[in-house]
Amino acid sequence: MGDMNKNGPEAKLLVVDDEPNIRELLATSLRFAGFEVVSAGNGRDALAAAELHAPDLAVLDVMLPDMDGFTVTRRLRAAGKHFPVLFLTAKDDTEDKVTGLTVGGDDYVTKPFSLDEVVARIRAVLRRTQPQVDDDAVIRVDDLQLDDDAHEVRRGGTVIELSPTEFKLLRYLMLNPNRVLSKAQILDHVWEYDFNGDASIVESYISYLRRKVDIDPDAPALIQTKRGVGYVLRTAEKR
Amino acid sequence: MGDMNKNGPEAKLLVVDDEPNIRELLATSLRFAGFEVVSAGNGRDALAAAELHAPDLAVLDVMLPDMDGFTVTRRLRAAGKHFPVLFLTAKDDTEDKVTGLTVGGDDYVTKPFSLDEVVARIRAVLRRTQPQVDDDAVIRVDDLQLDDDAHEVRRGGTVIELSPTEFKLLRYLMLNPNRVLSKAQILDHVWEYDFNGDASIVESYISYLRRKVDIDPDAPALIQTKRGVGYVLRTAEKR
DNA sequence: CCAGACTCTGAACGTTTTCTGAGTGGGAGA
DNA sequence: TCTCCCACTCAGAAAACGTTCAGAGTCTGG
Repeated sequence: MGDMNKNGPEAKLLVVDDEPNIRELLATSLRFAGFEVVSAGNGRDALAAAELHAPDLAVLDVMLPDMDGFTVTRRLRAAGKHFPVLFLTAKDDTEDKVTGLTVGGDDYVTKPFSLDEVVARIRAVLRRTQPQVDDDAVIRVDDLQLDDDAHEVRRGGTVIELSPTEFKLLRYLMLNPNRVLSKAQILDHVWEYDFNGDASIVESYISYLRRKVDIDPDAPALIQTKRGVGYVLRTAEKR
Repeated sequence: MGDMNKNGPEAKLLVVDDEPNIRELLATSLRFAGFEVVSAGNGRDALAAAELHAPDLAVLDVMLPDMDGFTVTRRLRAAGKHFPVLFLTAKDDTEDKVTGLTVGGDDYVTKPFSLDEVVARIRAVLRRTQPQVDDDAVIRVDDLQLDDDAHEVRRGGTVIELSPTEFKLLRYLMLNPNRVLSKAQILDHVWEYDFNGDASIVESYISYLRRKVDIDPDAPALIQTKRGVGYVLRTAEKR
């Protein structure tokens, strides 16, 4: 969830990962985010799928059974395919391998990732490489605004400093104003997919966020608790 | 329950649960709610039924004799079936297993559930994934309005704070305006199916609701008692 | 290598909610 | 009118829930 589906698909993506769980998780999630998705489980199939479907972007695991992601990319380029690539890398992959990735509009995220982060990165790359679509990477809710490119949050002019997790949490809330989000939903979207702790961590981070976002005790609180259900970001003007 | 049947069935559902009691309870209840229902008792049959009937949504117990719900889902996706899933999980299934259940428009409810909750969740998921039908998740009766997404109730503009059970009770009443509902009916729809207390609890909650909803002593009461029969939500324009 | 920031867990605390039992009130039939 | 029964309300116990804090462990930048 997060964003509503537009009329047509936003863009066509090629998802390549050899672990079926991750592949399906990504495919399902990205489809729901409004993308058209085709997927492959190895480098060979990925090349064939790229030829067949002409995607706008590929989400590509660097660790594949037959050839690594860099080889796949090189062959794609050699075949005249110049769509951008979002690499999936393991966290312990030496950094120098990763540094060369962000040239040419490509980007990467480390496994395990959070689903909303992948969607955000994909949109960011597409925004850079296909600047015709004029969504400006700024989400606004009342006097709150979150700039994805600058990674900056403001409440009525003044900047609010947030930790990475706080930022992602607020981002998810702002993408779904006036809709109650359960702790499970928040966990699934904001936290990394392999997190297997308690959903109560969401309570902690809501608490941290409120301390930074809802400071003024007189103003109506933006972040509200729906006891037994979840949390909502409530706009002032509602219907 | 709830709504009157339209001309055709609202959507086609696949119900999968190995306990025959629960399966039949769900199937009967959902049929009455206007859905077309097919059911299966294990993962294998579920996959076959999905192939044969092409449902719009599946209600899927995560604990099945042959394979768990996640495996079923993954195989469905691999087979190109991308309809949303509403998972049924046991509450004591240490909830960390919940990871990934709410992505892609999917959702879950914990056993034991209340029947109206399941119907509400199904409608919510269908609304999110099939946005062509533009019912906007708001139920209106006179100047009362109940917003399912925001989980918020208003009486003529002002917000009314309700506890979860109060909310579900009012919701059930609003789905059946001008129809007398017996305490047994209310209990069956609003409370969890394993509740084995007295029906007099309905009286208590009606009392709580009135205190919040029918405050104005001059205005005609919305919630009315039919002595010996049950309760009605009575609209102003009606008889 | 150190200091600070960040993430996550567990526990304490206060609050809300759920449910039950008992007393009170009022409607309807005899 | 009287009586019986149903419904209403209140009060209280137990459980569930959410908030916050302190602390342990980890990561990161200087």
